[in-house]
Amino acid sequence: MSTGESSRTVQVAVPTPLYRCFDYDLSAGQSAPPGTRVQVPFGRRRLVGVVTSQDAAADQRPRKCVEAVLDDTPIFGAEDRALIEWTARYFAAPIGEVYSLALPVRLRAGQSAAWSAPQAWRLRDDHPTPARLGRRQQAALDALRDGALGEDELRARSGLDRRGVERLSALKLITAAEDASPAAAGTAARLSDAQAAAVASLTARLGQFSASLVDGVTGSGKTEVYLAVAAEVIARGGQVLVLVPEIGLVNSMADRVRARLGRSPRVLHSGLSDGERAEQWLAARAGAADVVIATRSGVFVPMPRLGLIVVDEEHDGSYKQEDGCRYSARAVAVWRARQRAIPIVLGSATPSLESLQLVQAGQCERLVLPGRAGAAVLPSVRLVDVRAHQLEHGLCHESLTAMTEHLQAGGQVLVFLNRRGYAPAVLCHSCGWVADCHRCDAHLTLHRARNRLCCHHCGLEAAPPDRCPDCGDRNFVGAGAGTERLEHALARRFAGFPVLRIDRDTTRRVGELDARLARAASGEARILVGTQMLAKGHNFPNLSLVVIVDADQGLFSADFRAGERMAQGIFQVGGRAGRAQRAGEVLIQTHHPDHPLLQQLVRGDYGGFARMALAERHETALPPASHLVLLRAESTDTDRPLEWLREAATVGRQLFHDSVSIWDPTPAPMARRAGRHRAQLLLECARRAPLQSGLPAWIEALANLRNSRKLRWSLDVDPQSML
DNA sequence: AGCACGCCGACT
DNA sequence: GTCGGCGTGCTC
Ligand SMILES: [Zn+2]
Ligand SMILES: [Zn+2]
Repeated sequence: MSTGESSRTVQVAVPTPLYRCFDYDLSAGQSAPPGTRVQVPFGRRRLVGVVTSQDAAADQRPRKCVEAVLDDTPIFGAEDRALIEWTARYFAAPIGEVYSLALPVRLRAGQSAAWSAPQAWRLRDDHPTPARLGRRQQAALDALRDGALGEDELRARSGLDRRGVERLSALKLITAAEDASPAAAGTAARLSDAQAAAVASLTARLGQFSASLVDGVTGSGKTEVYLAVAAEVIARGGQVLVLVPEIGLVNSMADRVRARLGRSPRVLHSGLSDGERAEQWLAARAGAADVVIATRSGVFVPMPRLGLIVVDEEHDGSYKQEDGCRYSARAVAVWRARQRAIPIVLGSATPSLESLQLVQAGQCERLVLPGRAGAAVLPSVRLVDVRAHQLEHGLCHESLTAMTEHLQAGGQVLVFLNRRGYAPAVLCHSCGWVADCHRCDAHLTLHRARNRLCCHHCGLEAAPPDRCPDCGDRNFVGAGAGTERLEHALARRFAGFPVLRIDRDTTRRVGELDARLARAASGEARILVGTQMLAKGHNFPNLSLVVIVDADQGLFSADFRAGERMAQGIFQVGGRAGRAQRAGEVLIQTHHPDHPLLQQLVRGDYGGFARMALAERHETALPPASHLVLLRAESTDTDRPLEWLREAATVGRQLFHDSVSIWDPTPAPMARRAGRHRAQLLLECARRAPLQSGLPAWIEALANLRNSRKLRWSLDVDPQSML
């Protein structure tokens, strides 16, 4: 420990939920420029932190010393640090936690960042005729037929792991090579006029900041546009970062990149092992990857030659992290592009209202790709009024009739319902008792195949009761329908037409989602039943009818974005109907056929819906016409969250500028969840600056409020879900 | 968040 | 007597 002024003092961001950095002294011989990982004593612990700056300490207080410098050269460059620090400020997150977020687990723990280019392998000239090879081993040998490949490329193409490659070497089938052969030439698809125009427009703007919205349905060729521009960026020596909203889309995007550019991209997602993730991250940072495909947290990966960012399915809510550090990878990506002065391409068939607002304001260029069926235009849409109609396991007669027609004509039918399980409630037919979760304000969902009652909000599972706890009868009925029930009912009703269910329950096992999607895409399955999952980025060429089982969920939600999300879901899933020879049809079952949102959907173009929704947001002063910050609080104590939020509101009214309106605290739409009572407080302002500038002081005041340690609280800047 | 310290009730 | 409940304070 030392005291006094020193030019050898560094400021370190440590992985704790604290908003400031801490000063440490460097010992003689130590060098730790900003961006370097250091091991430091912190209280009674020792932590790995990142040096953020090197100013001489202003105060005289005693300081501890850096115990070890973990990097020879800073692991984060100046641009990376600026991005991380902007994220911490914008989303009001503790600086050390954002640094942690930006690092793969292994490197967070202090593992060496040394990285060397992967070993290259080639076929042995004298390789023996192999006795028996596995499918992957054979794929590896085939991949090497055209020349030497780096181990990363070999593994990506064959599916072998490190030990698999070693075995091929031990079998004397392959041997180390000096260098990988140059990338094979990729195959460029012939571009439509609209695609070529989009590519030309984007290519013309390389090397400076611009935001573009590529607007086109699945199958309209958005990906070819991204990849054509990416090829140009790479040809000029740049790197490309492609963000996708979920793991399930990484592989198909990687396949497209390989086919188009002749080289496998690096990938970053939570499905990788810790070691693999660090390897991919370090390769990207070394500039060894031309293309990186990543999910959310990949937006922070250092890329020294970054020349283009693509955010695919930019409207997708998965880009917002909903726990811990609540940041939006889409927002971070836009800022990163601006900072680096490179183009960012946002792709979607159903753009977020935020993006459309940017287009209207002239800050984002819109490039429309008309698909074969027109850009984001639904085929014939019909509202099915289910009021006063008998529902057969959730489907009414009109829908079933339409299904029969399409199936008999050889079409494929998709039945969309955003509700897993057999029945969303189980009740006693004798006395009306309902099986509720004792930890949440929610009914338990019946999962019939497993014979369990499950709470979808807290994970509670229970065996169905033998007798009604109130009246003792054994007269239970499942109320309402989930995907499991639809699957059963449809398999019965349409015997001879294979039914395939795709939801989280049927795709738990690894590879099961891909296997089911393949059966769906091939047309082998004639009736598809599924949730959200089915709506994300997959193409089903034989689809001719889409049935939306329950459109009412999105109409009267406490979340003002529910309607937007529902419309996006319907356009995403409905837009897939009828791309084949057959004319497509979309049926929407509802109790509210006169609702303006549904009336707008019937007209069949997303643009019309979006204009209406945007106008509504302006009238109600909600995003993107205004900016929000949501303060949530939860506690096992019933009243504490609301009481605490009232104090928070009082403090806020003193702290924030008058233009910030601070609403009254309210219980969350689901007031109790996992045994905790939840409440929230909303701040709204037409301009972002007054909101943003008051946050640091407010956070400090909140932490010092009495009772702050007796409940959990968190701040959500630009909340995506209000529930 | 961790991880201490400190002060009170209830156990071998 | 001390074991442990959690309220409070601090981390360079
Ligand atoms: Zn529950
Ligand atoms: Zn009963």
